[in-house]
Amino acid sequence: MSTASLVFSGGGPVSEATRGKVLTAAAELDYAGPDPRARSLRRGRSGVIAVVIEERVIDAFRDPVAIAFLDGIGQEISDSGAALLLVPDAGGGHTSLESAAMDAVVLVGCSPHVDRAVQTARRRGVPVVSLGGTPFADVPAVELDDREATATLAGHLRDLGHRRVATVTLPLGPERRRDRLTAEAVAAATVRTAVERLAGARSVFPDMDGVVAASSRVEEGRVAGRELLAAPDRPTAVLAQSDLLAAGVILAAEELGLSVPGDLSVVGFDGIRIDTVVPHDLTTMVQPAADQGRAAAALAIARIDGQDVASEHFRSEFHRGGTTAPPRG
Amino acid sequence: MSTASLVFSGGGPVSEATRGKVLTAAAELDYAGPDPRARSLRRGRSGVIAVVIEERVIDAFRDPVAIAFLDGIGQEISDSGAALLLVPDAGGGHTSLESAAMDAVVLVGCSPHVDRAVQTARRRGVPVVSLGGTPFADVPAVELDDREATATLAGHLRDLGHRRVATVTLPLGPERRRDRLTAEAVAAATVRTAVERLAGARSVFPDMDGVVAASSRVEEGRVAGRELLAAPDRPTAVLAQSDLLAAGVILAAEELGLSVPGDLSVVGFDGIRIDTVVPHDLTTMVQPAADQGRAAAALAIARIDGQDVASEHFRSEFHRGGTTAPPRG
DNA sequence: GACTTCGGTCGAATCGATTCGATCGAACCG
DNA sequence: CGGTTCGATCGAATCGATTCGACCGAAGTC
Repeated sequence: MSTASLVFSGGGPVSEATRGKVLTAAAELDYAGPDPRARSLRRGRSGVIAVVIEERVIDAFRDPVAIAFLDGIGQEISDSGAALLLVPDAGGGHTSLESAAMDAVVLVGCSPHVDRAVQTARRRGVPVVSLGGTPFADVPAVELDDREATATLAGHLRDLGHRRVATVTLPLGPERRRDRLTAEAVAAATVRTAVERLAGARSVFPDMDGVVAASSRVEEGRVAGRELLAAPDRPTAVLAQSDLLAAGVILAAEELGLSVPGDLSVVGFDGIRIDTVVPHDLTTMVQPAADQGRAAAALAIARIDGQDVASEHFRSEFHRGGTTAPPRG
Repeated sequence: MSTASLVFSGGGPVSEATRGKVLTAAAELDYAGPDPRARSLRRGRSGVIAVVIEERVIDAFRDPVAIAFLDGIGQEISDSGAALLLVPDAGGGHTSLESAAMDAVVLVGCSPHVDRAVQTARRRGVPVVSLGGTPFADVPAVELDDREATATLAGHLRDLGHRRVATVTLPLGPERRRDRLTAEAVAAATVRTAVERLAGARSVFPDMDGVVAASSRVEEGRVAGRELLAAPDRPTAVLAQSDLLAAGVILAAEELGLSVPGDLSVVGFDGIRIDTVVPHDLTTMVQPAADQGRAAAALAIARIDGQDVASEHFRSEFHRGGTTAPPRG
């Protein structure tokens, strides 16, 4: 038995002859190699890395950034020979987070119940890494320069001459309700990404007003856009916190007979490059989503190996598209 | 130990007092419940269902239908308390298919290497179910009425008066190369979906010509569209085998100054309803993708329980959108 | 020729939970 | 009050592989 184990695990020294005998014997008994369950028990490792996403797959992957994150994670995980467990973050208990074998957890984005996921993983002694989400103590994170990047976009609008600029933010907390961007809403905000991007924008336009979207979707952006553009002194530019929201704002503008960028400048955030999306070439900050995914998975793997790792920071890059221009008049 | 096991698994009869003692003891030792690895070894079940997708996540999820499939699978799996292992189908060995614990496999769509995946699973004695892909012996499948559905679309075009109709098909085999729709290509075809849809179309327009796309993407459809519309006697209608391809064809038409549906009618297939996609309301067949996903997962679960299951068939529904009209003149 | 050394093979403990059968105690019946 | 029954608890075997140390034989050394 021990020799067979060596043959299959490729570890120790086995003579070619014995190796052959083991393999033919295995073939006769049609033994398909070691049972992963037993192996993982003995080794104390399952070779599985869990990725926690939104509650429903279809919501999670409506956002191309999330797909790109997962793509990066998937690549890094495959390269390391591990497997990827997709865990939709059901609020109530009974997640597969509690019952499935896993060596590490990567939190993607920020579903309403992430904190519970972190607790669960902690109790089970599974290392956690976060990607593009809310920070937790002792959870190394892959983070973006959201604040500076948004300041760059705002600066771009200011330099073009815009003064009346409104924003459409990502959800600020777990509740996911559309709302005006009130001081209270901002005070209660918990989602890092949204808060940082807002701070960056307000570093340039301190009293910038706007709308809080219920999700990062085109339809959401469209509704928000309608609301902003119906205002009496409508803005000459809108800073949306995601490309999908920006696409929605542009649709809303077109519906109202406003031309972009003639009557309205629009900037987004993310730099998604998916051919199904956005007819326009958006002015935006491009974030290296797949790289961030890889980095997050690499952090997770390092933590499995017992290494102490620090958070990693990525920078996004300004892309001047065709949706911004000086204000009219 | 045995009593503790009963407490955590909720199985046998345990008095409230003992139960309490066990739980407080667990809390003191901060024991977080049974180790999934050991549990799965003993029970012979890991509670994990693998889903095999395209080689790269980003390719797999470029297609909204694949996301909807996965969404349905994810729902059914969560409901049953299982977990979802996402396995990108790397061609070479060393997939996590071989090394990770799983109780069943769902094949989604048809990556170039599915057959190897089937073999691997077979050798390991893991039941396999297929969804929207190529059929295999002893693999129960969730299938669509591709042929009749496409015949419906073709019939619609014929009834409108179209006679010169071209098609853009999905890839016909594992090689994924753009190509003219030659007799040889059709003879060598292995992908059920593409073949059936083509057969349905040709049941109405027997000598229908066209292009084989390299993937189901808007950009692909656009290139194919350009090619078809540049022909000397250009078609008055194009039947694309997916909505994404149809969207691309429409873009190509617009580039050439053709109006849809005035100068060109376009039909798609799938009925994807994602707000980022396709500016037009497409004439298409709507397939119940999420339901199919659920059904596939349910089949997998039934097979885990040792039941003998049969393939399931779903029907798609005709949706008359704004992209078809009688031919001009 | 005896001793060391080293590559290769084998025994046996171990990972942590589940589960069947055995045991034990209390309540109930006649 | 003895016997039976039932519910709760406990012992011990088991799932299948890994791995450390023991062992064995052959080659090399003095």
